[in-house]
Amino acid sequence: MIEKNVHQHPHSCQHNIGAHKACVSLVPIFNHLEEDQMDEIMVTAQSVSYKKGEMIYRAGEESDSLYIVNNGKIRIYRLSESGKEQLVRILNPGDFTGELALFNETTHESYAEAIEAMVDTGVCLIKRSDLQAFLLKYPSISLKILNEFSSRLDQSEKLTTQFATEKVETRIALFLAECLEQNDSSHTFELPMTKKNLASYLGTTPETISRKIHELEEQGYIKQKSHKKIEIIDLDGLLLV
Amino acid sequence: MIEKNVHQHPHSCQHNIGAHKACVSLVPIFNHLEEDQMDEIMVTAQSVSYKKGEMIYRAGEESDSLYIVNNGKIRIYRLSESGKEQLVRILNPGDFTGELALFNETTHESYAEAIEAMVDTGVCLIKRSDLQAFLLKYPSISLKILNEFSSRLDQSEKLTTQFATEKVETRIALFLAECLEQNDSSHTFELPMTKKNLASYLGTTPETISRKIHELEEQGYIKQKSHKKIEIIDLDGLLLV
DNA sequence: GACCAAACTTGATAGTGATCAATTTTTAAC
DNA sequence: GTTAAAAATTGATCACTATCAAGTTTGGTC
Repeated sequence: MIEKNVHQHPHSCQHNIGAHKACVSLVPIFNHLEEDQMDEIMVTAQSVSYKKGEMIYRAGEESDSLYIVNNGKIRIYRLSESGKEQLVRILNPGDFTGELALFNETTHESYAEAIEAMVDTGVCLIKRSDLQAFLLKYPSISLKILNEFSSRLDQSEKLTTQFATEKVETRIALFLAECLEQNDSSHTFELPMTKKNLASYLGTTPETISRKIHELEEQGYIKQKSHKKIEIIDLDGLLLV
Repeated sequence: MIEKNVHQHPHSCQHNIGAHKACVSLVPIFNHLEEDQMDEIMVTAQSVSYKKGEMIYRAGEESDSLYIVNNGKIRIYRLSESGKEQLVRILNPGDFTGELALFNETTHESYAEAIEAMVDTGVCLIKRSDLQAFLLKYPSISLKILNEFSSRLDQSEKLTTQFATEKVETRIALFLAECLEQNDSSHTFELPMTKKNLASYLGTTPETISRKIHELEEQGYIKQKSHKKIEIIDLDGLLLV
C-alpha cells in the first residue's frame, strides 16, 4: 500500500535527497548520529506526500514502516468501540509515528490523516527491517526512542489521569496553561488546533469548549484576542479552576 | 533512599541469590538472554521487600533504578493537579516499573505502593547505570523494552480514548469483557482489584460501580457469583451497552 | 471465633455537560 | 470579492453520574 501511495501522488519525491536528509536530521532520534551514519539511514528512506484529507494509514492495516513528518500536519486519532473518534495528537515536522505497530502488533491501532490545506504533507518512510537493523547496529538510537516513548507514555498517562479526575472546565484550563508554557515569553498564544479538534482531544464537545472558554473570559482569567488567539490574564487563577 | 529501605525493612534479602535469579528470569525483557548473560545482570541486582502500605517510591522523588516485582502486588497511581488520585495499573510478579523516570525525567511522576496484606512485596532493583550499560551491550534488551513500552502506550491511549468517548457504563462493560479475555476458557472470572480501586482506574466512584454492575446484572448480561467473582452471561450484549 | 476497619451497597438529590436546534462567523476555493 | 462549506456560538432541555448519607458485608487481626 506504500507503493500505491508513491505512484498515486504526483508529489512523491523518492529521488529528492534533500527531503530525506531533512527527515533524518530533523528527528531527535537520529540527529545525534554522525554524518555518515545519518547518510546510511537516509538512503534507505522513501518520501511520499499527501494532500489534505488523505490517509497515511488506518487502524487495522498492516504496518511496516516508521513515518517521519517533513512538511505539513498529520492528525492521529482513534475510534472507540462505539465508533466515536478521539484526537490523539497532531504531528508537525520532525515528529514521527507508526512506532506502535513497529514494535508491537503488526497492525495500526489509530488513523493518520494529512490535514494541512495549503501545503502538501511530506513524509519519509523507514522500513521496519531497515530500522531494526539500525537499532541493533547503533544501540544509541534505541535509547533515544526509549526516551521518546517514555515521555509519550508519561503524557498519555497524565492525560488519562486528567480525564479520570478533572471535570471538563479544569481540563480546558490546564490545556490553555500548557499552551502558554510552550509559547512562553508572551502571555498570548495561538490555539494549536481548531476548537472542534480540541473538543475531540479533551473528550468533550465544541459547544462546551465555546461555553467554558467564554466563562473563563467572564471570570477574568483569559481574553480571546481573536478566534484562535488567547491571552492569559490570570494564570494562577486559571490553574485553580 | 534505597539504602534506607534496605536497612529499614527486616525482609530485605540482598544476599538471596534465588530471589535475584527469579527476578531476572521472570521478566520478559531479560528472559530471552543466555544463562550467563542473565547471571551477569543478576549480580548487579539488589532485593528489597515492603509490607502492605509501604511506598516503593513517590512522585517527585529522584529515580535511579528499575524495579522488578518478585512477589506480592504494587499499586501504581497518579495524583492530578487537584489532588485526586487515579490508579494507573497494578503490578504482579514479573512486572516492572520505574522506567519512565529512567529514560526521561529523573523524578517519578507516579506513586508505587505495596498492597498485598498476607505476603510481603519483594522487589529487585537494577541501577540506572547498570541498566544503561546492559542496553548498549545487549541491544536486544532495548527491543524488548520498546516492545513493552509500545504496548503500554497503546493501552494507555486506548484507555484515554475510552474516557474521551464512552460513558461510565460502557467503560465498565468493556473492562469486564477484557477480564474475561484474559481468564479465557471459563465464563467466570475474579475481579483483579477491589471495586474501590476499579472505580479509581475507570475514573468513577465506588457507588457508580456498584450501581452499574447491578444494572448489568438486572439486564441479564452478567451475574455476580460473589463479591469478586463475575460470570459473563451475554458477552455480545455486554459489548453493545 | 469475635471484632474492627475497610469495602461495598442503596437511596435521594444536585451539578455538569451532552444533545438538539438555530444562527453567526470564519475559511478556503473559484 | 463572492460564495459555499466548515467551524464556532448561543439557547433550551435532558441524561448521566457525582455527592452525601446511612446501613450492610467482608476480610484480616487478635
